[in-house]
Amino acid sequence: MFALVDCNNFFVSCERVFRPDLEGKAVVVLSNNDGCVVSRSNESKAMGIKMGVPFYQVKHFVDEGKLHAFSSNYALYGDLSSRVMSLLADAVPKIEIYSIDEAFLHLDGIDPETVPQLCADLVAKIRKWVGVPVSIGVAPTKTLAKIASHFAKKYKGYKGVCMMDTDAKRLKALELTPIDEVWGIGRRLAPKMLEKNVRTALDFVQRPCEWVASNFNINTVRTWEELRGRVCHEEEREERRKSICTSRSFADMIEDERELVLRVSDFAAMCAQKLREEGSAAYDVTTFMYTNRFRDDLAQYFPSVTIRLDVAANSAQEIVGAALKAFRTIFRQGYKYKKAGVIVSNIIASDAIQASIFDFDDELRQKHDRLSKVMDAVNSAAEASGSASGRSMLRLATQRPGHYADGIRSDFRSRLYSTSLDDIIEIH
DNA sequence: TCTGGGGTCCTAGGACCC
DNA sequence: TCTGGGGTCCTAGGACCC
Repeated sequence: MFALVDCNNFFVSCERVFRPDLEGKAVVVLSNNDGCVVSRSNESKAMGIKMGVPFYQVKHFVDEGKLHAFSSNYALYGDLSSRVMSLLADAVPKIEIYSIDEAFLHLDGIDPETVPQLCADLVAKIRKWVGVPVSIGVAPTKTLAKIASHFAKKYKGYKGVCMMDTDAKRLKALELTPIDEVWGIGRRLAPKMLEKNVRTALDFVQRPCEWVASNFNINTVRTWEELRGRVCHEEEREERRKSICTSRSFADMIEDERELVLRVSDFAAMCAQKLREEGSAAYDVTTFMYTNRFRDDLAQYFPSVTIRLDVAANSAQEIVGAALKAFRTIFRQGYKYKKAGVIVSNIIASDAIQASIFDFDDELRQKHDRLSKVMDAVNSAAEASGSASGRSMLRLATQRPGHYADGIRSDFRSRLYSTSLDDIIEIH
């Protein structure tokens, strides 16, 4: 059996931990630049506010005092997430962290009789110790556990825990689950299903396997198997990410080449830092830029180019150098850029870096590595001391002065309640 | 006026090889 | 005029997830 633990309305719930006065009120959390709604309390869902709507379309609710909006505060959410995950990890032999607000628990080796109490205890403990409400679904496969967790969240009677431990319960749940709510059936496949008269998960599992295979692909067949109780999604994902992307939309459009160089340098340096944090190095560095796709009246340009390094790298100097080299080949004057980013891919473990026989700069690379270690040590000490600019206190001269978040709109940002010493002291 | 950011996997088709 | 068969690897695009 698997359990899926899902934090309810996670970002909103994190904000409410420090603003208990907002319990029971309509609250939303916004994406970067205060662009879109990305988390909603039950009350704001009930008002008809949809996931992903542009904030300006619902801002009038805020002005009318009917809605409370927060800019996103990822330092806060990341910190509370790791607290939730550590409580889960203490409770069972094996967990798989699936996203910032979800984890699968492997329940093999745990007496099935004790599982309902174990889950109920976890719900209570996480609520009491971290302050966040969670729902838990238990079922024979991960796809079914997802469905069970929806029930746990939707119906108060479950008190946060839904056990799908008999075939009768499984079939009942499938009958009540619209096909578009199934994990693995997305916005493209759902209309295709409806076209073929498949409205619920039960309709779907009643079709023959051959029908699924000939109309859809292997992933959809796996979903079908999982809904019937056969495990297809068992193994954990690999530890090492296969690509790392750092990108941002700008509060205003940028035309100036020098200004874009500073942004791209920042993004590349952040990618390099993330690589070093997980002991990785990358061969490929991609730089991309977007003009504003919502502005039909402006010329559009979405270039992207990838540079392959001879030797996999993770130092800021090398990643930034490659990103800027890529940038120079695609930058064109005369466009108004709204977004840019850097992707590093073709990733290996940094202790497995192979020297190239054409590499005449080995000594230079070793210097870069030593300098990176010093920069990381200084920056992490600065961050630990609670400095807001800690992570970027030491940086390359091509990067922007100031804070990483400068130039990103966040008018409704909460405090760094749990991670910044300055904020903690001030709040107290 | 204002519209996010970060990932994974599969597949079809082309390049290339024998 | 005639023009095989089979394999691998890579990439871009499309689907999915949070």
